[in-house]
Amino acid sequence: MTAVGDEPALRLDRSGTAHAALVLLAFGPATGYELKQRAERTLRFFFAAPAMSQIYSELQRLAAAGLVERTGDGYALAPPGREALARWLADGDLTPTVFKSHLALRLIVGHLADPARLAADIAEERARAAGELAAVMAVRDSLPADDPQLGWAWIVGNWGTRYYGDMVAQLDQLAALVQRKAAP
Amino acid sequence: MTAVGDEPALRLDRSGTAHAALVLLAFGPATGYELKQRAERTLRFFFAAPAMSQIYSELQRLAAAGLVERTGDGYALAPPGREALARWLADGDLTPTVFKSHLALRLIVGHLADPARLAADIAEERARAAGELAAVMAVRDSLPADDPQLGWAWIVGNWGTRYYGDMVAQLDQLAALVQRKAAP
DNA sequence: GGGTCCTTGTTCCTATTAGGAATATGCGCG
DNA sequence: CGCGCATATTCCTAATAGGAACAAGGACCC
Repeated sequence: MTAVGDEPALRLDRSGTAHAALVLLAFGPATGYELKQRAERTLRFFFAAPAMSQIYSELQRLAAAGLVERTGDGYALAPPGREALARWLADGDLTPTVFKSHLALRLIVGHLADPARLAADIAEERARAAGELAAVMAVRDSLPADDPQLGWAWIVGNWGTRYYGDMVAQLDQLAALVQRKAAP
Repeated sequence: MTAVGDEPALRLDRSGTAHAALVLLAFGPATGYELKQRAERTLRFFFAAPAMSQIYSELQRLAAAGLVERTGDGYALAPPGREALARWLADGDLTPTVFKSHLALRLIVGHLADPARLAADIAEERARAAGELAAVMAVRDSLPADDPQLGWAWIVGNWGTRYYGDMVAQLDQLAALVQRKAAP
């Protein structure tokens, strides 16, 4: 990438993808592809899945920085990576949550839109949320709640179950309000 | 930007910032700065505010494409922009919502973290959510619920109030579970 | 026994986005 | 006058999204 000695310090601190990769590798070594699958199954509910391609370049960056190491066919967390992860957990700023709803963007200018179309948009979003709810619930229920390690994943899955459940309820309420507004 | 005749077709379809700018301009002309303020006051709850600088370059791109026009000191939606907005509302795909929680990322590897620090992270997130709740509720309550135009903004504000309210409740539940896990 | 499709696995490219530093300008206030 | 603050904009760099392209190997179907 760059010559040894002038790497740009690897701004690990502000790279969501780097943290996501380290977290995923904390569950064991994997190839880039497997990592992507892992993210797709679990992380995507809480942390918009990094683009497939990004994983690979991120792994290379992390490998160049010595945080991960190649193991035969894949990558594994190296001791400095484990430390970096621990440091991030202990000292790192908590980056604010990002929520970005294109549905909300549309609703704000609802007066410019066809009410039926808005209803369909809400229905689409509700279907998506319901799908995520089912998926995250299945993940949670496949996890051992009392396991010292995976128990944490269970807790997150439980949060996700509630988050997407609440989201479905919110969208139902939204649909009702919009219907009332559109056809009084 | 590029010579007339070979602009890259302005991928309006997949630029969140462009849509956000058009939506904000739908409420009246503004300078880039005012637009940023507008976003900061209202849009940021549902649509992670585009970086300040982006607004300006986005406005220039939109102006180059003829969707907005300069008016004295600021910008206003031009007729083609109004049409583009209407087309987006009528035909555009609904881009999926993105939710990205660094807190969840940390919790997943909770076994590597200090329980007290995790509790503090949850508290920080709760405080943020509570702040957003108060802010979005204030915005909602400042809006006329029955206005044909601003009523839509009220609906979105109402959704936001419920969303952040639910989020606070979720984080409280999360805190309880984490406490139970950390100190059984 | 070859053809085609699916999965695994990776690389590469471009446009978009985040985030902040730097640069002005005008206005109030002690 | 000089200091700080809000307004207003530009510019730069790194990070991210999102695919297209490439390639190897196995499954299945005729």
